[in-house]
Amino acid sequence: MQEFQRHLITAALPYANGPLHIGHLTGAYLPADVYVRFLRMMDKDVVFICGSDEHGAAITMRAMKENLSPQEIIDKYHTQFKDTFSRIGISFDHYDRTSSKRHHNTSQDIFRTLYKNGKFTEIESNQYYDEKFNQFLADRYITGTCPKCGYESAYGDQCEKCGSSLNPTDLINPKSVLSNETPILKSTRHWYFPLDQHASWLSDYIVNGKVDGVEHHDPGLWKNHVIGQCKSWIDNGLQARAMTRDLDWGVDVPQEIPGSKGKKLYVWLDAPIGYISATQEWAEKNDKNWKDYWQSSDSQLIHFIGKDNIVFHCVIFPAILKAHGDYILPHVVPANQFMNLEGDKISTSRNWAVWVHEYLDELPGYEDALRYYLIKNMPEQKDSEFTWKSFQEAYNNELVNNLSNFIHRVLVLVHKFYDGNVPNFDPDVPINSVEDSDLGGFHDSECIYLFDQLHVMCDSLRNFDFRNALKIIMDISASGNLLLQKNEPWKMIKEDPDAVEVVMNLSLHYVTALSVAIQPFLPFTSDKIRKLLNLPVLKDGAELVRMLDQLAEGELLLQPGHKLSEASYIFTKIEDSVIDKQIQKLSGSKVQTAKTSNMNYPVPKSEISYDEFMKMDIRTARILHAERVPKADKLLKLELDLGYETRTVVSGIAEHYEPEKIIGQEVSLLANLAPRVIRGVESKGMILMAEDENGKLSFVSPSKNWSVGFTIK
RNA sequence: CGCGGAGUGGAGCAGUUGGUAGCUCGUUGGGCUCAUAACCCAAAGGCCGCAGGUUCGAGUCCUGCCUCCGCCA
Repeated sequence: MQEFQRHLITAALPYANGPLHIGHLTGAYLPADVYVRFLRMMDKDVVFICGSDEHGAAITMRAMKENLSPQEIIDKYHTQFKDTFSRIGISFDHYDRTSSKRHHNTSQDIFRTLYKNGKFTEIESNQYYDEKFNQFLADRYITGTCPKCGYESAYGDQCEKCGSSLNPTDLINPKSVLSNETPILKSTRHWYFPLDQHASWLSDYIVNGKVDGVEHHDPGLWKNHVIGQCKSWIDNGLQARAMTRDLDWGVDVPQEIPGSKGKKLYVWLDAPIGYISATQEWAEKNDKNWKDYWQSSDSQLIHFIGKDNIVFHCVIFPAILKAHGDYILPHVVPANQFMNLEGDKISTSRNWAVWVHEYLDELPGYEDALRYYLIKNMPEQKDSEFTWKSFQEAYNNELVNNLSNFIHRVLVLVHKFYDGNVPNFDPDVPINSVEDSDLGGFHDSECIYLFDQLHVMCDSLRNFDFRNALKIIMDISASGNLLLQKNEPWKMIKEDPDAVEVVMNLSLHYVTALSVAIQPFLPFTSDKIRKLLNLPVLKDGAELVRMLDQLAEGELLLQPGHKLSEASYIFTKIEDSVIDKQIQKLSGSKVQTAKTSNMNYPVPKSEISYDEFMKMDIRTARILHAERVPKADKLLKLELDLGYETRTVVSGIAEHYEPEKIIGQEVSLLANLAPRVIRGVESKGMILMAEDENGKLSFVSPSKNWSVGFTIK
């Protein structure tokens, strides 16, 4: 197999219509991050790319639901994603977004090239159109009765009751989600990518790992379920797929192409191109050439994704890249399966998830605990399960009792025996080996054992077997405990101090090796151990490969006489109360979801911190003057008395209150909301209103004659 | 309906080309005391989804069925 000069690693672009949950992390971002950190520590040239996927019908739908603009939605989630990823230690070299100018240009360029080279076919077809909203309807925007099972709320693409896949035209009595009217069929032209013409080489690519008869990658490295799914797709006959849509939120089809007006690129086309545009952005900022990574045959391309994305990354996107002609193809797509939560599948809409940003807020300092559990339980070959109880057990037993405790006892003993200095030792003095072999039992042979373990870990990582690689780490820690147990330095210090020196020096080598080897998995922990050892923290350089060389050469990792820091714990246990609270929170969300489905309550918003709440400056105020805003049915322009100032606020309450009847009304005002010009009037703040299920509004105010300008909290 | 993946001791999982079922956690008994009741040793516990078949021999291959997950946005 060829040795690659560069590695381009991507993680699935998260879709900007909801927060990140543990399933996202364990499915794509953690494996990618571990792999990338590993490559960096093996001194490889690697770039780790990701970004927010910000186009498509689901975003506009979400925007409507939340009464925001699509831009506001994507800004909100893009910011949140970036922050969450950085807090949990996902080490992207560049995190971009598909709404960027560059991305629009790049995806248009690619579309243009494909178009010019005749890679598309133009096809006219009838699609449902909402006359009231003047737009074609995405499949998800159409509901109706399922022709197979009679379920009345089936979507245009699928019936969620019986699971059958549908075309929008299959639905009986179709309705537009937008207007609730019956849509009409209207003819529209789109550009299709004739996937069927690519079936033959795709099959060779997936099954044999060959492209144009030349070996491209080792199919043995691919997971069964990935190859299986692709194969079934190809074998069942590929269909031409529309690469454009009638939408108003997305990348425009290049306007010089006839008939492009109103057409957007299909999200699934523009999203993976996001990998390319993000790499370009990164390259420009870091003085690199992006083509080295995307268009050079000695570069390796790996996509980390969840199983829902397999076909797109392994079949459609490669076909598009190949049709374009300039790009390399993915060398491996280590897709993971799904993670369930407490027995049920994770669901954003049902709020059945552990949201990463909430976890970080509620369990600060436990970043690596989550990383550990999610890697340990990664759905590498089949679906896996997250339960809070087993999270607590795994963390307390394995990280606290085993790893943290091992490191602590080594440091305590070294402080006790040698005042915190790394002991020198006689290499010819034998000790009890951690292995059951007759060999070993000397310092250097024990280090070779360590080397062997790390070697297995590296092999596991290269095979995307992250669970096993992490287990090796824990095995090393357990061996460390065994080393102490078998040699009992606390006893032997009197009888055989020379042997104790060997044991303690060796134990410190275990700790040092762990500080390096654990870095890809638990970067925060690595830093902590390095500090305990009084060694510099790792910089994602070539530290692992250097250490392996040292061990192989029989060099010491720590110099005798080196002074260690004071012993302290790197982990503290998670108490039952913390876990119970999380479990309660989950069951609460289940109850709420059940209620909302019957009663039509607004969807519960995600939890916020006290600090976030305190950012809001809510004050009492009194309406001094009110008048209608011209040409606006809903708006009133209000003058408010805040005691220390008078300000103008525009409020959408004209359908509920007559202006002259609300003079003197006490209200609550969100006073530090960013000012906004509405119908030519600058509104500085927002009046708080209660709203019931029919959209009726009511003032929220303090008791009569309450003084104005004071805070509400 | 179709296709792909999965169904292994209480829980979570390994099981390469078919040859007496392994690991982690939990449970039980013992040891140790440097350490966050941590650490070490040992034991109990499985008709490997169900039913057939191929084979001297199948968790491992074939057929049928059942259940779970995903795909056709």
